[in-house]
Amino acid sequence: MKSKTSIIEVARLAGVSKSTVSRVITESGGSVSRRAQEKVAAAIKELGYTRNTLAAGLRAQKTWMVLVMVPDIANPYWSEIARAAQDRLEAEGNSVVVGNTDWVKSREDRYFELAKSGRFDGMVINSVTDDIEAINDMGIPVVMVGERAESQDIDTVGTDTMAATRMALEHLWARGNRRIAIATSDHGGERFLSLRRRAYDDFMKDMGVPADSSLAFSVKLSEEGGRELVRSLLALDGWRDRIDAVFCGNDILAIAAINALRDAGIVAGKDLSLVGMDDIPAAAHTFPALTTVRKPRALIGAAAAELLLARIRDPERPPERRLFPGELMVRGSVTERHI
Amino acid sequence: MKSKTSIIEVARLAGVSKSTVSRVITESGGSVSRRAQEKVAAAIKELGYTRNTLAAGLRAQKTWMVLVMVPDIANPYWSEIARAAQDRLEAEGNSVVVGNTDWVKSREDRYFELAKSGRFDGMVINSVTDDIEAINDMGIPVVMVGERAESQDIDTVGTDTMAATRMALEHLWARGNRRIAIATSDHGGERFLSLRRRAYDDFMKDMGVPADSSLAFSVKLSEEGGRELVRSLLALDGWRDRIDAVFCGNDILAIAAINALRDAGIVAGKDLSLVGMDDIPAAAHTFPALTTVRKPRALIGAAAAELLLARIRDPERPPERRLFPGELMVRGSVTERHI
DNA sequence: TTGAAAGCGCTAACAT
DNA sequence: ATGTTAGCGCTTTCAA
Repeated sequence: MKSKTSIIEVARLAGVSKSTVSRVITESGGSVSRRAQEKVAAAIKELGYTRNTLAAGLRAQKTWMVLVMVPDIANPYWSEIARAAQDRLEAEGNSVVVGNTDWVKSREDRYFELAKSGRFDGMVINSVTDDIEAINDMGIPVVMVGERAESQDIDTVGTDTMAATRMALEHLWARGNRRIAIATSDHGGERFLSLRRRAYDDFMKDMGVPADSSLAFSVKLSEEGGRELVRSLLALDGWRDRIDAVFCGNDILAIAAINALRDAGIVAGKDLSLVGMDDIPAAAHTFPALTTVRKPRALIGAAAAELLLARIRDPERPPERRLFPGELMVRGSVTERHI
Repeated sequence: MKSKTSIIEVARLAGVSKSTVSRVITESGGSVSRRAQEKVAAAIKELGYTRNTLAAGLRAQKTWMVLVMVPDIANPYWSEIARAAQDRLEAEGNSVVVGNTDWVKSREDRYFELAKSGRFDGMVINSVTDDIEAINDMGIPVVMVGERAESQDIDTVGTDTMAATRMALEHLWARGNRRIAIATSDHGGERFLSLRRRAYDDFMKDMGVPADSSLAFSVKLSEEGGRELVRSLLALDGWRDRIDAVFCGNDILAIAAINALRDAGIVAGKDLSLVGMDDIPAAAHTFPALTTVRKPRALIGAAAAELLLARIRDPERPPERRLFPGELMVRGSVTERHI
């Protein structure tokens, strides 16, 4: 089944030494006579030879392979980032493969081991653990996708979550929504909710709205969280007078809320304004379609690739940090209120 | 940056030969004295040594790495298959990475090259080209995910599309829908529409409904296709009397149709029944939620892994073909008609 | 321009 | 139980 043709058989058939063959198949190949070149090319073709880049890399300490490690490959957010990074990286001659950790540390460790044992020239990662030491320990160029404040010694790219949140809140406000609630998580899986919450607090203060912590719902950023939000909302005394809009920490939450509200006879975009965050594909297909803030996945992926390439080129360059603004996607879930 | 500790420095520090070190770091390691074992372990720890599995593989002709190559990583259908395969494969000690071709041949070729140059022990793939020769040429175990009739010499796993289609049609029929149309593509990107169409024709015949080709809409399996379907439908003379349900080739199409219908004042699940195929995430979030046939992605991924493992174990085993039935997801887009 | 030889880091057959 | 010696397939001095 396996063909196993090696440089040496090519050499034999071409009637040259393996060094010569090596020279012709290498980019930087030393000088080879035209004649030898041709003979080798012919032999390669006849034998259907393919260079074992692994063995080549063993010597050259190179793999021409880059790993993009994401926590959830089934989430379009991550897969699109991966794809964008891939474009850029491949253009530079690397092959890219993606690793999926499913948020579990042991899987992340597995990929880290692969890296340590020299399988990749670099990685673009979103780490489950954010164990900076483990990351540096791999000894290869790494770019992080996310928004950790801590990792100042590692190249980072991400969305400016606070700005994105503010963007959503401003939209709500501009449409006349004044009694704005927030639903987000403040612990667990999602690391940056505190940023969302902070942006919310800042915004309300800037608008001169007195703080009202009963308008800050703490729920999981999941479908269940969306249903829970609606339950809590309905249970709130006189909520109709106190809330006319809610900023949801992400789209999953927001979409589940839209549906739960409908079940309760409340229609989003009419009785209550809702905005989400992320712009997942389903956001465009709900009814009403969800107004949300899109994270610039393509930009993020491309920038990550860019930084990685730069670091591979020069391991000593100072770490860089690139945050991109979100993009408001205006759809149908925000009410226009005339005040 | 890179630590570059090799077996030889470990040996030196431990005061043993490198073979001994090799023995302790290998699974199948030969016999090593307790004392040597300890000394080596200590040295490894002190040096922070990590085994270069690449070099190890060079000798063992093994990489312990498997590639899952999919055409669109951002499509949950593929990413979930990949993830399911990953579970099974990792349990067997392999690392899995996923390759994304984005339906472009040159990317597929790139992965094929990697495979040829010995980077993976096997692959689970959905090929863009289905170039059987190129696939065999890689000389490593491959399992195809899809439903090609041709590739009988390669292990294959997929969904039984005809059975799945029939399942949807039977559901429509059972709910009293008698005038059933079909919207699917009959050329281009999607290869198996003919199976859907064939299943449709068979079913109608079995039910004793005379064939009516004007009820077979040929559109792309895309959002645009969904809008086009609705345009064609509305343009059809007296369509309300001739059609009470439409089977859509996939969910994207069906969801776009639901929305286009609503724009025309027609509500799916009431005025017209609609079923989709695939069960993409958005299908559960539309209004009405889409009744559709779910492809058993987890089963497919796991089965693919299983077959691959089996073939790696025994390259000579006869090729196997596993097709799984779909699962009907009853939601709100099919009308109950009393007849 | 070309070949011989020495590795890259590791494993495995063969001695001891 | 352990060391010695050959490689795995390729690149890269070093001579010629």
